[in-house]
Amino acid sequence: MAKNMAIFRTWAQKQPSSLSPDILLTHTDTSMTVFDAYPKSIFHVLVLPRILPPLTITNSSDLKTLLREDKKLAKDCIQNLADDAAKVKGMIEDEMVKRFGFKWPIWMGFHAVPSMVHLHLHILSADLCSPSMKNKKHYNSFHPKVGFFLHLDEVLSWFDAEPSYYKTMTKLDKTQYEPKLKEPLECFHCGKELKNIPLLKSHLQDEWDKVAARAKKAIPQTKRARDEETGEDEPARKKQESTAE
DNA sequence: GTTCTAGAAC
DNA sequence: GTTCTAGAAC
Repeated sequence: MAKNMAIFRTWAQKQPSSLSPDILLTHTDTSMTVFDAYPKSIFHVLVLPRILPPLTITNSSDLKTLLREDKKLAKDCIQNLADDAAKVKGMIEDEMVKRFGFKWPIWMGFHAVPSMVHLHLHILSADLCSPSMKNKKHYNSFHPKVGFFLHLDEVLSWFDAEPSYYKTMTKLDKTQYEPKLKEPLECFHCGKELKNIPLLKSHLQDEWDKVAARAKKAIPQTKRARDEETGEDEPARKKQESTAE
């Protein structure tokens, strides 16, 4: 095996207390939330269902397998993930305020065709600004409109839809989704097409700077105002630019 | 999932 | 000539 493609499965079988705090953010009876080793946004974590009955290594291998195994089991599993994800989202929002002085949107969803085995729900901040965001596949796999990223709410809605619709959506056929990863690079903020990854990354950084500027202007919090007066805010922003590729 | 790198793109 | 992409990984 080239790398450890089953590392999430290994973790999901362990006692949460046995995982290092560098890896584990939090856990519940049914899930573990870990830091993505190659975050594609400023905040990026994964919620893994723990492998405890009725879940098995096999039936929680990926979204497609889970959804096609048993509808009730799948719904319970995804709903548990959603409940835990809501708490994690709150933790990230607290951290956003602590570190940046404002909140911005957070996306939650699954890759239609995952590369790593064991079901994992992505929770990431809506910026896609990160040194680990390096190629077209990375970007399109998280772009909220491309269709490869399946939003959690949408997946949950399949359970309440017509059985024929459930059947169609849960096919999750590789040949239908993989071409989406090769689509042109389009900014998720404004729709502008960028010719290559370096230009996209630079544009995303500009868009992010605008998001931050708008937020700070709209919500002039006491601490923020004080930081700006003392120039606390500038060095942090400069440092971030220099570490981005 | 990443790393490496040949050769395409500019 | 340099930047950038995209396929192989023994």
